Parts: sequence; C-alpha cells; structure tokens
Amino acid sequence: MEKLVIEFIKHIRQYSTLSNEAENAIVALARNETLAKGTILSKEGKTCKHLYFLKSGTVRTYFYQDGKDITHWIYPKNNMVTSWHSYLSQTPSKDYIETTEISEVISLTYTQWQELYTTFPELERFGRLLIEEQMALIDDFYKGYYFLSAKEKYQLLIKAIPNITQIANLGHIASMLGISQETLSRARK
Amino acid sequence: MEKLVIEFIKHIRQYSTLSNEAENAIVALARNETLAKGTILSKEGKTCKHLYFLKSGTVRTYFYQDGKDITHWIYPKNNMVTSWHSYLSQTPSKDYIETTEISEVISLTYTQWQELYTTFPELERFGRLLIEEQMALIDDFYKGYYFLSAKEKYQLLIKAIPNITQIANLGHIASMLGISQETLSRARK
DNA sequence: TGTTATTTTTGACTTATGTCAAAATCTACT
DNA sequence: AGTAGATTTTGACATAAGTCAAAAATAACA
Repeated sequence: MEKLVIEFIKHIRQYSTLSNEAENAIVALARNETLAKGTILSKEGKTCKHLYFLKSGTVRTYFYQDGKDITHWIYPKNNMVTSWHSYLSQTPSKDYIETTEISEVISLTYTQWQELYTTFPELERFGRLLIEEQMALIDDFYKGYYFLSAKEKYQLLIKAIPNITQIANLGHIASMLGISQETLSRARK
Repeated sequence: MEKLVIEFIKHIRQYSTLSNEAENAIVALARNETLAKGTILSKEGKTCKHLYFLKSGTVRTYFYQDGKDITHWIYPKNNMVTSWHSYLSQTPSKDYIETTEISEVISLTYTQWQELYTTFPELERFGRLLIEEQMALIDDFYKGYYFLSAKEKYQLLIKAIPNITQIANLGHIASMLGISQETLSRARK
C-alpha cells in the first residue's frame, strides 16, 4: 500500500523539486485507497474536500442538468482529479465524481494542502504548476469548440484522450462533447 | 504614470501579503502603458510573453477559425489578461489580444515572473491563487454550456459580465457564445 | 450455450439555429 | 443637421443535430 504514495511523490517531482521534509510530510498525510467500480468520491451539494491522484483506473465527473446525467470529463489514470470549482473555492459542488472501474487513488484534503503550501514553497510551486497545466489544457481544448461539427468534436477528444473508447461508453462520451448519443454514433463513421 | 503600478500592487494584495522587497521588485520591473483603441498586444504565431493587468479600458482575445474572427473572451477593466495557453506553456499562440477602447495596462514578462516566483514565495502564492481563480471561473461557466439554448447562453454571459453590452458589440458577443449574430439578436427579446 | 441486460446503431420526423440578403437603426464626423 | 459608415434587426430558407422509438449488436451471467 505504501508503494502507492511513492508513485504520487514521483508525480509531484515532475513539477517541482521536493525536499526530504516535504516528501515525508506528504507520505505522512496522504490517504491511499483502492476503490470498487462505481464508488462516489464527491457529490452534488457537498463541498469537495479532496484532491485525488488517480494511480490506476478511470474516473468520471458528471452533473445533472434538467434531470439528465451529463459527463463533465473522463480522467484516465495518472491524473489529478477533483471537482475544480468546488475544491478551489471550497463551496458546494454541482458535480459528482465516480470511478467507472476499480481504481487506486492517493488523496490529501484542501486544508492539508493549504498548510503544506505555507510550510513548503516547493509544494506551493507544485500547486501552481498543476493548475497552470490544467488551465492551459482547457484553454486549448475548448478554443473554437462550439463552432465544430459533431465529427470534429469527436476527433478533438480522440486527440486529447486517445483511449477514450476503451474507458468510457458512448453515452458518456456524447454528453461530454455536448451532442446526443445518436449523433455521435453516426458521426464516427 | 507611477500611480498605475500602485493599483497593480493593490490588486496583488487582494491575493497575497506582500513584503516591501517584493513590492519594490514589482515596481522596478513593471511596464506601464496607455494604449490606443485597437492596439494588438499579442498575435497568432508569436509566443505571448506578457501577463497584463488591465487597469482601465477593455480587451478582447480572439482567433481565426476558417477565416472567421472568433472572440474568445472579453475582459473588462481590473482583470489579469494574457493568452493563457501560450503564456503558460511559452509556445506560439493561436490568439490575438487587442484593446477595444483606450486602455491602461501594467505588465511583466513570463521570465520576470519566474524569477519573482523563486525569490518571493508570496508572489508564487499570488501566481497560484490567480490561476486557481481563473480555473474555478472557467470550470463553472462552461459546465453544461453546450446543452443550453442560445438564450440561456446569453443569460449566463450577462451574469458573468453584466456590462458586456456596453463594452462589446453583438458580433463579438455572439462568436464568444458560439452562436450566430442573428440568433443572438433574436434571442435577446 | 442460451437467456437477459446493456449498449450501440438505424430510421423517421422535428426543431433550433445557421446562412444569405436586405432593411432599419444607431454613430460619428464634416 | 446631414451624410456616410457601422451595427443591429428582420425575413426567408436550408440544414445539422435533436428526439422518440425500435432493431441490432455486444456483453454479462446463470
């Protein structure tokens, strides 16, 4: 089990150089979990308190709009996952986060991170670079998005998450792209 | 002119406590400019090197898709502005940034910020909080966006930028929302 | 291996929004 | 104030994508 945290440390090291003290602090605080398929990590109305590192498995974030289940994003393994708006502003979430297959996650809470940021500047750097990366991805992905046809949207997603068809079903992918399942089915031919 | 930098310092102070040394460093590096309407701050193909604080005026970011001018976002005064993907990754931009009226901006370069981050932890905190705020805004704004009707999209924008009709014309707003100008014109009645 | 459940595809029809073009309104400058 | 330019609105029509429903394909499981 402890091995999982080491994977997370390795991940952080890709962003910022870690002192031994910072590493020890993270190892001491991090929670390791192996989660069954369908586990809910965060739900609507609750403030998302955790920032997760998904070591293995797949996670889907979704919300309900007019009673319909809309996929927000699908996260393959080795990604940082949370309900960004809720986590960053510590206000109630509109999202659900669920595992769509058996998954291993390492997590710390928002409060723990705030303390780590103050104590270890190199972790504050990690925090900054992490969000910057997410921001750059989003800024790029959605540029001109709504002027694309259903087919072009699908192609863009394939480029962003090549194995998306292996880790998510059509309905989830379609709602993530903002198109109907039927249209997506027709588009990919 | 120097007064402008003070406004920027005030802005930073809303995010992080500044030491005198950090404040002096920013004052020494910051560039103040008053820009005529239509000034291009960054263009397609070039790497966006500056992070701007828009003290007064209005800025529009846009790009070309199939030869059409698509507005990415409109920034009212007192906002931090840059071409996020290009600035954060220091790679060539797809965006243009232009003032749509006479504007005052204070700016530092990406390189300057990297040095400031390393020297002053409180500025690294500012950098982190700034990008976190942007991220939370985007995450919230676009949630379920493409399942909204033209009218609902417009209402969402009004909520995000109440004075948008004063600072941008219909065509710019429409392309920003991903709808045609005609549809927007009909929707807002 | 047969049966049931789930997911994906296909078909028929509807609709919101796009496109092109012209008219109307607003804005700015001499 | 009057003219030219830019912006917004209106009209007519085309079309991509939505919806509802059923069939086909795939996966799950006894």
